[in-house]
Amino acid sequence: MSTTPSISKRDRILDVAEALFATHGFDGVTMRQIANAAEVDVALASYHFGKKRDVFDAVFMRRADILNSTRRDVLYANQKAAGKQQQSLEQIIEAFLLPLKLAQETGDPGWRNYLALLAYIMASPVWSQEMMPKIYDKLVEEFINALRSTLPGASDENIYWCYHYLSGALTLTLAQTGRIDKLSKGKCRSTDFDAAYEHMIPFIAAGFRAVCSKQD
Amino acid sequence: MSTTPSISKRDRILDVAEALFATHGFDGVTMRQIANAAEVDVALASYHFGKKRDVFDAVFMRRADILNSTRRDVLYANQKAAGKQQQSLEQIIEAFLLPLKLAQETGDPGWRNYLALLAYIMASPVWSQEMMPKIYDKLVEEFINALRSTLPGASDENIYWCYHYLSGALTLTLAQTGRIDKLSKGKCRSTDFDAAYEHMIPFIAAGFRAVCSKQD
DNA sequence: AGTGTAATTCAACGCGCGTTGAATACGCAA
DNA sequence: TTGCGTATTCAACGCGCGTTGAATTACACT
Repeated sequence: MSTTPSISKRDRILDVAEALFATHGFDGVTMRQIANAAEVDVALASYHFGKKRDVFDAVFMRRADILNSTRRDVLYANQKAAGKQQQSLEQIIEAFLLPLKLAQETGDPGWRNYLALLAYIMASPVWSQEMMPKIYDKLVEEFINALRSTLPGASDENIYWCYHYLSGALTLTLAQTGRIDKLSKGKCRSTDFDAAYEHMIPFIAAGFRAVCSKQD
Repeated sequence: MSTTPSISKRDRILDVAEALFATHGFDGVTMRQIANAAEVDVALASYHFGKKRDVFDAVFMRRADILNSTRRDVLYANQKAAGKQQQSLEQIIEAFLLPLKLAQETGDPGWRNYLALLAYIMASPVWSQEMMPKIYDKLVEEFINALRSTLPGASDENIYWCYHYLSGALTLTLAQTGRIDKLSKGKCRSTDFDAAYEHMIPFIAAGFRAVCSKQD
């Protein structure tokens, strides 16, 4: 006997759509590809979700709340733990990088696919403007506020540019393009979120301090 | 009388394809959209370039050599100018960020589109692996070597991860998604490559130093 | 003016796309 | 067993896609 699938066809559609959209983008995937990969008739995805675009939205939304509220919980837990004194810059960055930990620890390949999809959305002008405000923008503002508190005197312009670089570094990491594997001849691996996390915290923290403590 | 276009239909196809591919990706653009935007019959793109994929490749290659050799020239000019002493970390990063300057100074909107296309390619697992090694990988290795020289004792693992964050920050900048505009309520603008360049150099340099001077 | 070549358009092909309405299988309560 | 609502498949539609070969135009050169 093999491992029971026990997962509904509906969920299988979401899973394979997640993986396919992450790799090939919205327009690079057809309903028939999704159906074939899920071993399901092509009409079933429409039955459950509606239009192709609705499948994409369903995939996007499925894990958005989990990721968001987990990030928020960690941010505020750190804030509370710090008490009267300021939360450290490193702690804020750690909370922001939490998706890396999340995907690593669950071991669920679905999370890796979802994060790659997020990277696809983040890097695209069209999708970024369309999807991110729905869910993720509010939390970003809370992160910015935390950064403002821990970097007193820093201008908003400096903080937002630094946040932008953080966001870019994270995005390329989530995309798992395999490029660093090839360039480094295997010394670093795109899928090694632990290493990405560990190196990223001191890198980004130092960048913030260098830019945000400048006087001019 | 208006400004003479003087630009061939062939070049107009490349220009609009550049803009469309950068915004919507390879699969998000049809030959007919390209033809319409270029005010040209749909068969003309095939006549000049062949398949749709060949149009994409032609767009990619058109500016690749210019960008690459300019970057290389600046890198080695700095190296020569430094003479016996090491080139500074900041100088190496400046050379790497040169596309930002290039696009800013020419004022040619084509360059901005090309860089956005590069961002699209960089962030996609499929396209990144397929296109980047053709042209850009060799120069990256030269940059890594320069970084090795200026960061003696740093492990390759640390250097490649730092390069990866640099690459990510640059990629998201080139993508010009407009997201930072909205988040910062207009205090920062995606299209302001000058500001992106100025903030990025100290940010990335500090990150490199923090990670690559660690002992462990 | 005439000719040859390159550039461009015209017309059409076959295919795969997203979507839909009707038909069928399934699970379960009565 | 029957009935019923949900899940799933079947069959098909019209459309837009990439591509192509033939027809037409533009143009350089004699």
